[in-house]
Amino acid sequence: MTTWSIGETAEKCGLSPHTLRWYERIGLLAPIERGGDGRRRFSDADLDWLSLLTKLRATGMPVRDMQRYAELVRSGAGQAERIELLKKHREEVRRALAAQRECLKLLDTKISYYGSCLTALETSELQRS
Amino acid sequence: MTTWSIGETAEKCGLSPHTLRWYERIGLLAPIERGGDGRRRFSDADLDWLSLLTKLRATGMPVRDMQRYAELVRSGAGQAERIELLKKHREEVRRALAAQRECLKLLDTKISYYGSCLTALETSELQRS
DNA sequence: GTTTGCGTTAGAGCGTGCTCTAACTCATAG
DNA sequence: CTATGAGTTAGAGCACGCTCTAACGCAAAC
Repeated sequence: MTTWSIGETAEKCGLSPHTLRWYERIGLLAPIERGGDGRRRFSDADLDWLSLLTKLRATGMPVRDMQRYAELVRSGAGQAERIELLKKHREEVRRALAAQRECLKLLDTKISYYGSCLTALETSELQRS
Repeated sequence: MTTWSIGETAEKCGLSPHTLRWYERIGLLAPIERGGDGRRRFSDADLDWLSLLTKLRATGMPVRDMQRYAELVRSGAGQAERIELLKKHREEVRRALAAQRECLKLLDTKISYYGSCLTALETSELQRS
């Protein structure tokens, strides 16, 4: 069973070593196994968990909620509350998704509008020269 | 031509009066017209601009970039840079959109998984009683 | 005529999520 | 054998985006 140093883990999951230690301190990660020298050795399971955490963070789940979720998962209980947290976040993500789509439409409109202006400008410059 | 007080404007655009004043101070809004009593009177054009600002903010455009964009629009120049800012933000939004979609898929999976566990649990409890 | 309510200002303060510091420990390379 | 590089800790510091404070102005309602 392979394990990874904090530096390697940081590379793999896109967080800094500082952030990984902080995640452990605040309970987003269960205490990570240590090698004989006291250094962290991250397991595949830790990486899987980190992959979930980074997805939740990237979509704006508050750290507090992730802490609560992590606590529930570690305790092995609170299925109902876990589901509640996930559903609440799913709603947030859906809301954000809708906002992004709307903004994207607007951006496309604006960009193509500016595009046509620039084209017109360039055309008139071409005609002048 | 109707205008609105800061309170009414705040309601309409979902920002607080505090935030609206701050937006003006930092140049996201051009200096807002004042009534005879020195109070702000927001116009339709201000509301339209605010609607753009809130969309950009809601999708995570940094305030710094919005300031720059506002500055360019007010000066009437810098079309190329404006387009650049909008395109840059569009890329960010697309990136975020993809992340949200991926997370949504994961959430759906997890929620239906928990769902089936709870169902099983409830079923076994029903059988027990 | 004073209370209520909405507004004004400049600037201080705050919540979030990291990010960095200082002082230290090891292990390996030159 | 000492220099380099990666790691350890607890806690301080920082960037961002608001959010609130304090002291004041004015106008309509009671």
